[in-house]
Amino acid sequence: MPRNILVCVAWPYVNNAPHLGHIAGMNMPADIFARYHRLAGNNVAMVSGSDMHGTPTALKAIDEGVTPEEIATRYHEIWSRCFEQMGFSYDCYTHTHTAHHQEVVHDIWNKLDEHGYLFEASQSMPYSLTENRFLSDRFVEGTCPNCGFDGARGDQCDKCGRTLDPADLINIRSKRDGSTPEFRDTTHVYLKLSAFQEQLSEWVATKDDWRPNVRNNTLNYLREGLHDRAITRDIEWGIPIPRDSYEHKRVYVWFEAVIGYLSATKLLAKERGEPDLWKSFWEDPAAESYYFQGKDNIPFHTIIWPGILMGYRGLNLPTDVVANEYLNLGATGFSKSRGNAVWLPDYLERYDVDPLRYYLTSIMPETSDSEFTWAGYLAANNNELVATFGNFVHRILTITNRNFDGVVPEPGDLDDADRTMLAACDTAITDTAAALEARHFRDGLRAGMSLAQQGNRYVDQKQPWATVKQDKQAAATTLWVGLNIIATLKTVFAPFLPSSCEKIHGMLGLPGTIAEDGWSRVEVKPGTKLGTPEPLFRKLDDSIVDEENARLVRPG
RNA sequence: GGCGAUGUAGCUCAGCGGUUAGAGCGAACGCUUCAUAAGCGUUAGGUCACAGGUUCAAAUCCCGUCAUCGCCA
Repeated sequence: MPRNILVCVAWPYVNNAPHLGHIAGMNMPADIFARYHRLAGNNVAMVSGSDMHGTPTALKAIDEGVTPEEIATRYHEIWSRCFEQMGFSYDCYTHTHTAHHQEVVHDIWNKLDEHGYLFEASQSMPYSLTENRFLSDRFVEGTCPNCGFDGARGDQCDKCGRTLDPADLINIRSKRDGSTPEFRDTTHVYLKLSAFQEQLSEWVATKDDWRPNVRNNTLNYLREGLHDRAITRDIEWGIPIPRDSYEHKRVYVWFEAVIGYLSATKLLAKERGEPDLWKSFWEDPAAESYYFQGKDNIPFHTIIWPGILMGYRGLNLPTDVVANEYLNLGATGFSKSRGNAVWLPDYLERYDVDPLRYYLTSIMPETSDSEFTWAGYLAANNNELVATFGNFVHRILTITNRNFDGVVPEPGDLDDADRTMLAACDTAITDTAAALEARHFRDGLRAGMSLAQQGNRYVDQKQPWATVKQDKQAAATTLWVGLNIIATLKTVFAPFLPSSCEKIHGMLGLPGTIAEDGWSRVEVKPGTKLGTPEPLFRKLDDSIVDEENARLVRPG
């Protein structure tokens, strides 16, 4: 019985280009997970989109003299293109500045209102007289009343760590232009998050398979008691509010961005011409949903979004919130303040996709922050992908091609070594599946590489290149087993290295597509004509490490 | 300031109460030559962040300290 698996990927905030840190922790694991489940025969909807709204984009637009929509659209297109090139298999990748999304947000808003979870309250906020806008905490600074530091922000002083309110600042001024704001009252709509305290606590208590940081962070929030949160902002860029006298305010980005998971699923249903499709992911109690994102937005997915869903009623809560730590840019010359990073569009211009997918997965920050280094990338490509995996495939195919006219040979009787090897193939299929089901992506990848190593050992021991001269049948058996190892590798690596595995599929002369084979060990049939063997991965020169590091040191 | 996660071989990590602490990569040495000078084997390398404690027994549990990252205030 196929399962319904909703794969939700955090919505990137599009006011800059994507870099490797963005995709390592969420897009990669989500895509591997989605691809695995599709192969396993489950119904998958992998959804996300660009988060278009919010203050940073609005301000950047003012500074560049264009509309916020232009900025957001420009970056949305860049992100979309990169995701496509990376092979991220979204069923729907949309953005938040659409009539459809707005409709879904308003539906949620109205239901929450009906159910009594919204209320109004007013607060006093700094208002810029030069820009005619309210300034959020982060956009005012002044002298800290506690330590006298002059660069204290509206929410806290970086010098002494004291928490502040904008009203506490001495000589408060706009961070934008230095002008002095005045305090004005402003009314906002709040979400009564505190109402869900008990319900959320009970729900989280059942989630004993969540990663420790996700679970503990969430429990900590609940222990401290939930606060009601303002879900509107004084800003013109965003989703309009379905309420009178809120013409100059918009829905708070975080409130509406998480709703994107639902609106994107509904959009997918619409696009596929199956209007009720979304229900099988959101209303079927047996459906599962997995949310992939970085550690910084755990509470939005374990508290706020579930709270919204509880208030709306009738929609599934997250099965798991898979939060990864951060991927940092390693040692050589990295300077965060100068904005140096490995930008995805740059990478894609110069190198292949699968080696990056491989390396990022192998260092995925599952339990702690990890570091991307070009030396590590080079080593992973040359020593693991090329030498162990790619070369195994190539050597078997080449020997077969040369001695058996590129046709899968007929095996003779299998001996213990042959049977052990085939059993190892079955184990690799189940091990990888178990790792991915448990959302242990590095483990899953290792299971695949371990099979390639076993294959190399097996072939070394059997020496088909020698036996073919005296005992052609023995060589035939070995190569048949070898080709079956390749067929298995093609499956277990498919979620990680989709385009390489598609190539292998062709080189093995297998019918149909990888998708049709599913998550099972496909046996190669004697007599099948093989495709032309070609190297799967290209070896990179050591010099790229210095070249790339030099790029990082250069500012901008 | 509070909370959480992380700290184990040169690197990336596994182990999370019980024999001499493991894997992959890297290194050294040897074997091999079908293959993208690829493969295989052997060896070296660790006071398990630091300091206490509980236990017959701790990398593993408890307490404290330090470091890194994140969140909250």
